[in-house]
Amino acid sequence: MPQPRSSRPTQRDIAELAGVSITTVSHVVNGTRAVAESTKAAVLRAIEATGYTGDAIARSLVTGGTRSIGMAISLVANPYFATLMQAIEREASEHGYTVLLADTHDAADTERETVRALRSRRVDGLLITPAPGDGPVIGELVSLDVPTVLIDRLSTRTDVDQVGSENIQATSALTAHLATLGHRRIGMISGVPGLSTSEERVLGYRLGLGRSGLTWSSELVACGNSSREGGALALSTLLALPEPPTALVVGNDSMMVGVLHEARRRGLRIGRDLPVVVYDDVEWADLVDPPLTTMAQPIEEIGRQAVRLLLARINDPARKAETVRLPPTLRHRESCGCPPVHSHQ
Amino acid sequence: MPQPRSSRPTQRDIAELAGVSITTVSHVVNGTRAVAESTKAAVLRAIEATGYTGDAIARSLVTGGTRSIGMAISLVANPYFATLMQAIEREASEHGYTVLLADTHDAADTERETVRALRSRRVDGLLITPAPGDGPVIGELVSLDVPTVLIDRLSTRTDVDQVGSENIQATSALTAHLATLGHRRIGMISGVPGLSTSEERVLGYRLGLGRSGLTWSSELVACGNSSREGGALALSTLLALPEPPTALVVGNDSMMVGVLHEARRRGLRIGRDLPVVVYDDVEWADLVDPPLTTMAQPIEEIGRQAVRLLLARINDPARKAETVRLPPTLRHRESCGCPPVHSHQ
DNA sequence: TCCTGACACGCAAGCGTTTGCGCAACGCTT
DNA sequence: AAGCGTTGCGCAAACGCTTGCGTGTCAGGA
Repeated sequence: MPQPRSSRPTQRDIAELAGVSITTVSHVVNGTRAVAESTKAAVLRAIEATGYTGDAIARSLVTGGTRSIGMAISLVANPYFATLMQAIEREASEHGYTVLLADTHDAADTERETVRALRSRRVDGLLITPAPGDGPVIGELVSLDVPTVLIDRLSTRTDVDQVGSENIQATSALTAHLATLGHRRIGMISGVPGLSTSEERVLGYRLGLGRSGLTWSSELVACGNSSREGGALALSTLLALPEPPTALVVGNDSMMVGVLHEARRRGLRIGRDLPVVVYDDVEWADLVDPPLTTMAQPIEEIGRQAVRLLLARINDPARKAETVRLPPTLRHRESCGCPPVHSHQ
Repeated sequence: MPQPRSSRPTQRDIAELAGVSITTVSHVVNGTRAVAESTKAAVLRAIEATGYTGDAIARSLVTGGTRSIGMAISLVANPYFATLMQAIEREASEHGYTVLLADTHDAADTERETVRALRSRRVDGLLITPAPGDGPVIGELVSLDVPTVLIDRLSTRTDVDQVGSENIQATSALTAHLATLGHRRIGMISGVPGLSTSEERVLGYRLGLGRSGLTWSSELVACGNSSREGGALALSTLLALPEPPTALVVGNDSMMVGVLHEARRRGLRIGRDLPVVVYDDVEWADLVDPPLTTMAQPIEEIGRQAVRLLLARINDPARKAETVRLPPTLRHRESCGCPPVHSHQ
């Protein structure tokens, strides 16, 4: 007689079937105490027969933990999001954790809600890319002792774990590269204001200028708002200058797409007419003409480290906060104006 | 005196603070029955004061539902994954659902585990991109009455909800387009065998050939395994033919990347020397030279529909299964060998 | 004055687990 | 024959919530 399969088997069902108490069932499932071989076998048989899976919800209620982590991330804003996510999921699941996904839309109030929702689901910890001007939310998380790690957009506080890539030195290197090529007027297209990444990259740009003996001029940095459209607009702005830049540092890949479009529309040849380097590598960087010189973030590593940090904190809440800065790597191709290098494929 | 904030406030805390029973707290939180204005106000004040969020876990235990759906998806295999995911998350959260993410790695046994894990977390429903040769898993889900919708890779069964894009007619159109350009030997690079999408696209290719009065020849389709490397290899295979194809249909975007690389390596000019069309559009399709003629899947719409179907089934398990096929749209650019069209930007 | 309905609320029984105690049975040692 | 450490297991109390019943109060109709 087929069970009224409408509802899943519970420990009690297994217990009855195996002729033991639910206590015993629990213990064989979790291996929490010695159980006679014969009994264990009977229980396992019953489990097999019914397809019993256990109930994570009920277990969580009593243990307190959920073995799940929440990802409050800005899906829109993160171009390399898929890769990041994949790395995070992999690392988490390898440690037996499930990932709850929620989009912050990069807005402070959605972020609030999102975090609330995740917390009410009792996630053991939170991974989050702080929205611009978020401040209070992460402050609250910290003071509530919610295990949290910030990704990508790092904050200046030192009481929270965070991992992101190094922006200043990297952008400086990008800028300096253009300078060594002889450029004196190097422009920059910067990202959404208020984001630490945007600001650090501008800082890096200025640093690179300084190191190359060039002076900074505010008119040479145009904000592209981290978007395609913004990038295109910013390029126009820069080009409209009485004395336009002769080379460009672009703050992220989305803006680069805009730059590429706008350049084509104007018949401007990247690399020849206008050397460009960009922070962020993309899959197609070497497929366009000319191939793009980029700064590639170690995305996978960022994801992995974020999860590691989070799990470490979950297991030891007293642990002191850590900030991890991973260095991106320069992918030297041709959009900077350098001649083709030999591809090592 | 600060609470021992170690553990979150519960309904009981609120009840005490507001001087009511937990029953009342529950009812004001859920709006499940009339509560005097003054009482309600007191409760709300207490909630505000403590930062009470409710406990989804405990609630789930009693209600049975979790207001969450599981996404068992192949992160690696889905190139447009980020977009899909975003659409799904948005639609789900708009309906008050949270998304649990799990990677199937596109392997049948990981898929099994993944689904088990998700189910033990009591997700209300499952979104899944079936791994090649999965069969049994979705069979089990169906017979267990677990609300499920298949995405992208559709099965032939009619007792399960599914949504994906139309492959046959679309690929046929792509192929026919090359034929109208005068090509008689049109090759195809196909995806991982055993995937419905791969097979349908090959079918569409043959259909397009037939409709154009061309006959099919097995040597003209090379399997590129849906990967970059595979695509490059497949191109080599095809080119090594005694009588190589004069134009190419590529089965997905990853393989196209491989094709582009391999073509460049050989100094082959896509479009001029070898016209190519590809199923799947990519962000950079119009940034390469020549811009790619592609078939763009309505990814957002797929995600939305998938969630809608799933929620519909959750709310009415007796509902009869539905299969949704969304038509992709041709993005006619230049890699097919056609002259530049005027961009409408 | 008594009855009735509407309104406001509380009691307590679960939901499916985990886990601290406790008890029985068994073999050994003295 | 009594005492004792082991081994193997069950009882029952949580965990934080929802919800079917009840109970008490108060206003209005008879």
